[in-house]
Amino acid sequence: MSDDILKENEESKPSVSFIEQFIIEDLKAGKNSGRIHTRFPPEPNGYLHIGHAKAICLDFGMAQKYGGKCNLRFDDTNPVKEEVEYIDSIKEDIHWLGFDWEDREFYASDYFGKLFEFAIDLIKRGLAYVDDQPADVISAQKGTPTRPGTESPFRRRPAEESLNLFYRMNEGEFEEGSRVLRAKIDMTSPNMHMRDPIIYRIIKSSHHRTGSKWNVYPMYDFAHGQSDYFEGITHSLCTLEFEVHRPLYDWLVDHLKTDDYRPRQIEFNRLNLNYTMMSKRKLLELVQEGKVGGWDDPRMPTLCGLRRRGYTPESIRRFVDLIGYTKVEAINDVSLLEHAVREDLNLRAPRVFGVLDPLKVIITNYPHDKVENVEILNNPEDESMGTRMVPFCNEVFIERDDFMENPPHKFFRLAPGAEVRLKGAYIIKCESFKKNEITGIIEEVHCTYDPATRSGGDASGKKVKGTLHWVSARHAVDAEVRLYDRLFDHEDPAGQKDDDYRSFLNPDSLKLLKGCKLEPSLGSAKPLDKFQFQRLGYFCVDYDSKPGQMVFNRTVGLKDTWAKINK
RNA sequence: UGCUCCGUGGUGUAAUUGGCAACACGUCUGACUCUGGAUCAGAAAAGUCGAGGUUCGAGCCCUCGCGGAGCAACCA
Repeated sequence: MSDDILKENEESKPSVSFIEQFIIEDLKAGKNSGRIHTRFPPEPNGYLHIGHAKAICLDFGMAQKYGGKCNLRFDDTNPVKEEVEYIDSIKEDIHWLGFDWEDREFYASDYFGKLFEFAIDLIKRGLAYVDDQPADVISAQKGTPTRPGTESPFRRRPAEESLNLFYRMNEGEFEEGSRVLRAKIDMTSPNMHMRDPIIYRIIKSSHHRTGSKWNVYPMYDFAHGQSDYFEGITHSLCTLEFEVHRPLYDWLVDHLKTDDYRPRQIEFNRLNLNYTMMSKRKLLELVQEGKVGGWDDPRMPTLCGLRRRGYTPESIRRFVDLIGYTKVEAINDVSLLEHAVREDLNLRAPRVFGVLDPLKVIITNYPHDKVENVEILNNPEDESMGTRMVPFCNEVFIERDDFMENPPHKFFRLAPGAEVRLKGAYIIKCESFKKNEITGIIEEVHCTYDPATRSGGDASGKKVKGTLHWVSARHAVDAEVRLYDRLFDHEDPAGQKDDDYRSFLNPDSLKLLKGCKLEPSLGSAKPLDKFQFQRLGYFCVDYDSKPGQMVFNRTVGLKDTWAKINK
């Protein structure tokens, strides 16, 4: 750790999070030889969601910023809940977010041997004992947060006896639940976690990495701090709910360590988003019950879901950066997340024409057999993205709600007698329209165009208020478009009584649109390609898309002041 | 009636560690615009949960309240 990095970072940013301040202080004080080493420790029991992104950005981000390293460590101490399926997805999502653990992919299960030895050592030192009581008795003896616990009758069992039993537990001699290993700390501690916590339990299921080698498995508390210690972690960053575990973390590390080095646990606030549910268990239920299409359903807060929705890693990192790290239990506004994607995509997404709800416009004075290619800027924010040619002819589709038979005040779009510009082409005037007498649906709009108003060479001096996007009817590519809205219509779907989050599922969270008309250049777009459909929003190609059967997802709409005026 | 943590515009965060409460999102104006987008300019919005105390001076330190969260899994 060089002073340069410290100095440089101090000057570059006006304020840093309290965690970063701790890190800077530790580095300055030369703690742990002045190095920083973090870890990201997911349990492989589900897919990563945006809450994990917050942790990932901190763990990898701090290491990166201060010249340190960050390990990936799978916290796989409970074989009954964990599956290999999740490991690959977790790795993919971290890489996608833009971070890399290099060759430091570790597993808590790598340390089962060392952990077992440490447990034996504690037993020998009289700091751990085997308890033969069933779970409910142990639980009752723990007391409550307001009443101290009472000691187990097995607490004073000779170390030799505990040792013998612990070995036999691991050999598979005893049933699950019949015995546990407990640390001998303090049954009257005001901190429940210090009341002789269980550190090992018997589990006979096969483990995804160690198979049937072990019959006893360490609890989270008995694995985490020690794993940090084994890996040389200096800053062990985790969420607020582990705050009360810290004394136990420290107790275990203190009894394990043989030198000056020690990892430090620091807690920060978890990411909460309104209208969103972050619980892995409940997200799994949504998947299993078919309430969503899968873990990567574009309405899910999972990283794979957001990716499929069209979110960029940059936008997620930016969002995480905007919300910061504190100790306040904050509920963040989804609109900030949406702002972050818009901000990113605005600079990078090519503009294209797509008509979601087509209405045919016939330009009666335009030659029937003529086709012109008009040149259109791909991105006014970035001229280096160039231009493209878009075919124009006498029949085009416009958006159905861009025409009104009886327009209200301040409607700048097409209406009988009104003039608008077809972006990149000509100004047209609505002369008449065809309406189905029975259904009342407008079937066609008949317009005339003014040849003198061609974009780029308009010498007519005409000014119109409205500019519409359009697609040539003879060249359009057909597509399905999926419009997404928030999955829940309650601000805090998971925070209500019982598990009735299901009743807050938004029935309109997915709108399937078929027969949408897109400009021909979109026919060759690949999954995850991102575009701005001009005047509508940002869209990306879905995995379900095939040549000839394009499928697009709406990532997020554009800000729409007109919609707001009319709400 | 235990322990731990947290209370700053609607939301999320700042405040050079005791010195004029700032920024972003959102909201609302106006300008510009061949996207009712973007951009630009501006406005409204908290006097920092409350009451005391220390101090020339408190969002920051102290005391007592009030409110919220976490902790009683052989989960992580």
